Amino acid sequence: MKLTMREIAKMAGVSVTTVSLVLNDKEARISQKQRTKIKEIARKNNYVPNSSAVSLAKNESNTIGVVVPNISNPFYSSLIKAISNELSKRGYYSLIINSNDNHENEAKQVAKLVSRGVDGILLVPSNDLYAQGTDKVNTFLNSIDIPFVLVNADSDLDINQVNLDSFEGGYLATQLLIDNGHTDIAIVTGNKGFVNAETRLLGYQKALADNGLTIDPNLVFRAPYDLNGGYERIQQIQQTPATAIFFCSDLMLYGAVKQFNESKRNLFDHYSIIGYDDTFINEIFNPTITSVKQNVSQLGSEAVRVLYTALSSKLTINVKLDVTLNVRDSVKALD
Amino acid sequence: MKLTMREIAKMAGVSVTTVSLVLNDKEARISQKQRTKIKEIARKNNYVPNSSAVSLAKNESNTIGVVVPNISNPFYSSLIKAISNELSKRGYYSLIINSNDNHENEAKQVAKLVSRGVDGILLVPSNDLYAQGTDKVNTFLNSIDIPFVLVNADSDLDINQVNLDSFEGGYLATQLLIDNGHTDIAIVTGNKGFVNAETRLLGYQKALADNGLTIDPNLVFRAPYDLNGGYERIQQIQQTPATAIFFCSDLMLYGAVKQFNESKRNLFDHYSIIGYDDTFINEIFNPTITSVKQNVSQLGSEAVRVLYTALSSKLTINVKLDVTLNVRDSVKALD
DNA sequence: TTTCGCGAAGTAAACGGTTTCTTTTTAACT
DNA sequence: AGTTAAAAAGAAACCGTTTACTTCGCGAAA
Repeated sequence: MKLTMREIAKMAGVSVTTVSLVLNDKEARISQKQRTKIKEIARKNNYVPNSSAVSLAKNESNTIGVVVPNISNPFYSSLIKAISNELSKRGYYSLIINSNDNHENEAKQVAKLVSRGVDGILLVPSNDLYAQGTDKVNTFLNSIDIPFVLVNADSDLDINQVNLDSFEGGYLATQLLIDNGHTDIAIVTGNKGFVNAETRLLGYQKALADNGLTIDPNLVFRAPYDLNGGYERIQQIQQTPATAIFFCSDLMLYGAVKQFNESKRNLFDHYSIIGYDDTFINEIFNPTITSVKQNVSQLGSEAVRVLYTALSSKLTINVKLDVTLNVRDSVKALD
Repeated sequence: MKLTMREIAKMAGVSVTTVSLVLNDKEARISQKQRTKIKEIARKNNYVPNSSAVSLAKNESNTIGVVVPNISNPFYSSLIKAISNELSKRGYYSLIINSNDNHENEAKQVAKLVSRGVDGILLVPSNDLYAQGTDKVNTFLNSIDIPFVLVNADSDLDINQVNLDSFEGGYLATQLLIDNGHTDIAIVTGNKGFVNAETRLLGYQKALADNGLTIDPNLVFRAPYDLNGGYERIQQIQQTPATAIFFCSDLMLYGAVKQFNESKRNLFDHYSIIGYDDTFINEIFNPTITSVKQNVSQLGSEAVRVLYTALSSKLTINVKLDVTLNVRDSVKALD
């Protein structure tokens, strides 16, 4: 059924070298006559190279490992889509791995990928890892001894990374709220140490400070970036004088919406709301929800680009991508 | 850096055969003394086998290709999560491929996976393919000459497949609407030929018939399974006497919600609504949305199980999984 | 003492390509 | 016609494992 180069060589009456050279379109020698003849034979028998053999011989696998915390989270799944499309465009396969936001698992999977012989890794680290502190993060990152790029999680290390500007995201969101007259602005950011949680908070604080507003620690809430996180925090926020809430994840925001719905109230009647991630669902709500828009597909393709150059060069690249606000109707001027 | 079996053999003063046998825990021969010695050396230098070489020698890759129409669609991303977790549990890697719901691309990707030497394929086919008719579907499916299982798309062919009971889904949804007193029930199913579109429609028709209701072709609408599909159809549905709408995809439903929101109306005030897929977002809406719930993670793990047995056996398995209704508040009794 | 059997280990041929090096062929120039 | 360089093609080593087959050595049976 499946035929090899040797067989093609036999059919064409040439050596395997010749076949290899032709089929790989190598510049070198080989008359046009042989070229077309061999290609024709290969095409007719629809020859496909055995990629294990190619990998073994060339010592590269044309495969990139992609590790994410949770494939089914809309943010990550969009990112994966962008990454795998870009990778495939460049002739690479993607081995996608779900860490389930658990570092132990994440570490094990990375090790397996390395042993598996992937050419490089795109790592979107778990919050679980980051919550364990910088030291832990650094030792882990330093232990990866093949080309990799850290995606969507700032690191002080001199490594390849591509991030979205979370500080700017926090700043823009807060500024919009302030521009609409709000002064008591609650923020629900990620848990202590969570990826991007501190940076977004910093942006929020800077915006307040720049506008001469006081930073009230009682308005700062933390939760996991998920439905339940928002569901629980919104109950505490109601004890505060906040008139606007900045959720650092749309998912948390939805959780808050749910909590209000359950008691027959409408979250948007009580608060000006801004979310983060610009999930497509935001335009379905009434009112439509304003959210910090991250260019996820750019994040994915940049990550691939950086990894690609890292594969052949030694210098490290650090990219930070701009973030914008998708202004819709959930923020209202305070009267 | 990376050491090979040969080097381990040299260190231990034995042949590579011995090392291979020991490291693979083969029953055969080899004294306990050598066993522990070799294992110790391997562990100390943390030896990892070169998987290309293993693949080449054993003619298997421990890798499964997974082809889906759109990674970022919530239904597919949940499915992928289930699949890749299950696969990883069984020691397989998953090569996930996005066909972008385009058959030409899908076919190319499948061919690449085969040439890549994956052990098997989990194929969630594109609507694009199914829309091209049964003949096209069959020739394509028949052309795949490695073990594979067709996921979430019925086929008459005698091949491995695992599906969700779409007929039952259509039936249950319609019956609920009927039980609530509705007689003019619109359905928005997938475009002609789309995966599962006909079967869900059949379920709908059977439920109407079983209840002695007439089947009004003017209440049957078709659209792609996406936001825009619903957005457009809802405008036509308003010309009909329908009091209830069965959307065969939550995404279409959201599109309809959006259309109503834009004209400051609430879809749920005008219609009893039921969706399909039970997307997590449904419980965030007000009212919460009733939807046909498919056990996606079961679908994924069953698919893997079937493929796994297909890898070592010749008989084909055809699994059909039950579907349930997640009844919430979007269906109201007609008074 | 020779032979047989068996456990323990080694040899070497795959697996299907890539690539370096060497050899043959062709054609161009005295 | 003879020389030579370039063009075309082949031989063989190599990538790191697996595995069928062979060999070795030693104790038990004859």
